[in-house]
Amino acid sequence: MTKVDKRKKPKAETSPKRSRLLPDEREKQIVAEAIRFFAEVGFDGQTRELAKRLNITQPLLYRYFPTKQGLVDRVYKEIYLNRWNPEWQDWIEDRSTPVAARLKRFYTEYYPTIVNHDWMRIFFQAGMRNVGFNQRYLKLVRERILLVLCAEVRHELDLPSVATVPVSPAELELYWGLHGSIVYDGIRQYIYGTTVPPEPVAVTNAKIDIFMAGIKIEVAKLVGKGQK
Amino acid sequence: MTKVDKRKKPKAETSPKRSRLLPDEREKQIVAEAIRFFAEVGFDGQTRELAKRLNITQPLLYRYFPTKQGLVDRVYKEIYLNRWNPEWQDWIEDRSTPVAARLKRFYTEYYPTIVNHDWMRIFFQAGMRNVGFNQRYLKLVRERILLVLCAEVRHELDLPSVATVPVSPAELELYWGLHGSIVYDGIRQYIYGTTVPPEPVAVTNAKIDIFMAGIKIEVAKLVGKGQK
DNA sequence: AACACTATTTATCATATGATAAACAAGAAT
DNA sequence: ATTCTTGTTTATCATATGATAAATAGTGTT
Repeated sequence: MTKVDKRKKPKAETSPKRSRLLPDEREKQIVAEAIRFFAEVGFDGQTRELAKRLNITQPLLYRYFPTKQGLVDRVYKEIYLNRWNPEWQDWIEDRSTPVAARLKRFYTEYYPTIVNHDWMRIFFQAGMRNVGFNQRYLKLVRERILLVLCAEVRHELDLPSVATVPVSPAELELYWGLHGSIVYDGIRQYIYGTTVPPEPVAVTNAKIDIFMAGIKIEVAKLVGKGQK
Repeated sequence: MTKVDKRKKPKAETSPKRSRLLPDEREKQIVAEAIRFFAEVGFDGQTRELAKRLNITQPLLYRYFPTKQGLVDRVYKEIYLNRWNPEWQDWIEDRSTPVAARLKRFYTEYYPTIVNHDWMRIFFQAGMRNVGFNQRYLKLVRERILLVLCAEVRHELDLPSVATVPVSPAELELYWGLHGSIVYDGIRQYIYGTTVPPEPVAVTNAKIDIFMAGIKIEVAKLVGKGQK
């Protein structure tokens, strides 16, 4: 048995291995791919498979993250931070235009922020585990968007202010209904795997119009038509 | 080292083991617990943990199901079949009452059917894997409920029939919006883990009222006010 | 009471998978 | 060119986990 030495010219062989990136760069690369990877296969995806996609070896991941959970946590953070625009609340409160127009402006930017493969699937992966991640995010939506919206609708309709007549859970639920009617699109697309709706902006705007037409009647019922 | 024999009276010990059920009964028991278990921890939950909850040993599962995947498939089936009431479509088509009333009747029964811990979580677990399960279910909702609803709304508003002016994707999306605004409740509760809305029936009915008030305007825009 | 049938358990295997230690090598400093 | 630093790989471990085979025991039959 002659042992042929196959490794005479490691440079000329088909091995573009050992890329040796700067730590910062490599770390970012790992996180970016981890988001896509875990979004696709779930957090039970294997570190070996992730490494393969990155063209690195599996132990290298542990040079950058102490444990797999550490990497997962980093993925959460990346999605959770970096993607909330603090101006959104200001847009809702901007009384220079009607509430409907403000909503359209908001959802035109918000929709693509969250209705996309990675965001949706990571968010639901998080929900299937019992992390407080989702609760924290929904709290943001409730306090910075929906409760603000309640107040603005009351104002626009000349109804009692939220200070006078506090927002009841039932009233708030109606606004969650609006929100749900819009983001449910993303769930259908990226969780259920159905085909995309055409013209998301136009459809979303129509949903907003439907909501605004109906909320006038319903919120008046809930709040009473007392003077402002 | 004295080896004390601890197993003199196996009967009198604390072992209520070996329950020996009839196969049918045991199988049902396994499926029922598997639904709860997989709903809670996901389909990556371990067979040993499931067995522990059932107070049986792990290999016994393999007497009743050939593989873990076989058990998972059974769980899908159990949720998918048994829980769709074929009468729902008839309810939507029942022209003896206004569309709004029909919708309220439908969602009063549909809501608790799907907005519960097991259904919601199993359905989303399925979505995170790439099974056609969800697509099949949504097809049911689209064809048996929403498209029927489109036709009924057209009729009630004296607009051109769906035969004359076909339902456009954009028009259908609005009905998905209604559906989403209602079932989003379940997602918030059981996937995101937020607190439940009070009075789900009243809130759902209000959402239906909002939708019906707004859809009149929007659907007329889309369809045109041509004669019936 | 002895036997047969089979539901259930015990013991075990093979592989998958997160994690670690040591060897290797690319680029900078001398 | 030699040495040093450290990013990267190779080799390996420990445990988890789906699955199987054989032993055990509950229940009905004769």
